[in-house]
Amino acid sequence: MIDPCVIHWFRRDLRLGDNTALRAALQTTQPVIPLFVLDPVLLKGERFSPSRMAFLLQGLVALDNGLKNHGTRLLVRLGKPQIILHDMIRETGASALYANRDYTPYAVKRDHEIAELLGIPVYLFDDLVLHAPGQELLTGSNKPYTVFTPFKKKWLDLPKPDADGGAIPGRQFHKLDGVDNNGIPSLKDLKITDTIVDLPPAGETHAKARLKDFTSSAIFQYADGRDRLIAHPFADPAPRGTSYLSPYLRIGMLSPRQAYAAAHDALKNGDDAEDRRSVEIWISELAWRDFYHHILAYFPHVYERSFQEDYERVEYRTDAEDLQRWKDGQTGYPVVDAAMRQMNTVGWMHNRARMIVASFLTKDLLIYWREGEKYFMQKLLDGDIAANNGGWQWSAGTGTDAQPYFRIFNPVSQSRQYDPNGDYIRHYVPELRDLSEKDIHEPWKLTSPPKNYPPPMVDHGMARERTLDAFKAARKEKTL
DNA sequence: TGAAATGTTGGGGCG
DNA sequence: ACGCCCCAACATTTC
Repeated sequence: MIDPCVIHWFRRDLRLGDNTALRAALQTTQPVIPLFVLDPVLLKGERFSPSRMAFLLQGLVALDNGLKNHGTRLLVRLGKPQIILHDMIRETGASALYANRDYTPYAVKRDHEIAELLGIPVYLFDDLVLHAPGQELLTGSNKPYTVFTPFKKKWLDLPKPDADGGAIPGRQFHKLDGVDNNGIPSLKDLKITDTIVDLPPAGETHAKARLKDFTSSAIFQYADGRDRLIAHPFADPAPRGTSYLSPYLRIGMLSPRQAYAAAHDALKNGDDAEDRRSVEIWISELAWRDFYHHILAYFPHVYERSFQEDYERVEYRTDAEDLQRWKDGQTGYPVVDAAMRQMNTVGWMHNRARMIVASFLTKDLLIYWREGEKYFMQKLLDGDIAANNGGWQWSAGTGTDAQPYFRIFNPVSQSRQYDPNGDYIRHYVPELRDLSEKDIHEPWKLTSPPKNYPPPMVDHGMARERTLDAFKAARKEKTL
């Protein structure tokens, strides 16, 4: 028996609360089929991350549990979405498809094909960012912004969409009786190995708890806290520092509207101007997130090459061994190695550390930024094409708003500045655990350095000159 | 959301 | 007392 119904297709919006497309689907008052499609494309490729997939699967479990309270289950199917959706419509008689937009080139193309193919209305909603690419956020001359500061100014001026309270109307979900449900696969089912051991707790309940925790205290020290390298940002209770909300935002266990609303409330609760400044800085991180989604949407070439295409001429080095040492956290620069080992073991890296290791790969080793960009995607729970690409190109000096190419981080001064007592290093580089805060940032200067830790793989002074020369040469070539 | 090189200033040691 | 030098601290320029 086929009843009228609609489908909500979950993609990177794994939550029931404040979900724009889901809310619209429920408002039809027709039973809603909650669907997730595990596209084989998601399970391979050079940006595939076993750990991120593991986190996603746990997110599906959490979502499924949430749906049980509404008298249904999450419908999971494995296969190409075009085919799955086509079959679903035939099986269930669904009369419309609801989903939240994704702005990556792959997703836009896929969704366009699907809209052409299905023969039922496909309703797509802006949900992933606070202000979607489109009319409302363009420059005076109706062009996309390519510089963050004016983008942010405009972004702040626009009224922010509200988050709904998260209430789901009654039992309006489809019961799924007689509909085949593959259920949520295990990692073993998918033959996925090499995932990190300790994932953060998945699901919107945990995401909201962390948001509440962060925006009730640590957010007020964010101005300084965000730059202090901390080994355990995900401990419970959360130490001061970063919010560690990125994995939740990445897969939509939390919406940016929920994040913004909580920060906006915090703005009212701050004790003084300094508190409010911290909150504003955190809010601007949400603007960065939107900004890079816009950049990828408007300038899809950044996915393949430098935003500033002149820098494609730089003669980068291709040294597989050097690249591998960077990946493994064996560069001989303690803060770089600590950061890489943090990412390798917990699937997350402090943002300050991301800048340090990105500078090291692109400037000290002079390796093309895409190598680092790919590796981050393989390891990060929050790995997102748009934000990660933007961050890498910013560090490499090839992107929008980029720091000039000659801004080269000194790994030792960064280390002294942001890990002054060396605890971040000690936590992830146990070989150096016993060194003093004076020695730990450059152990090679000791008369007898630890034998189980490598000497620096490259001399920073030499590397700096080499990179300046390479970038200068690329610029010179342009003027000829 | 840089760091190094170079320039300037001013306090203090010293003949 | 004075000029000279050194050098730290800060500012500016350069990459």
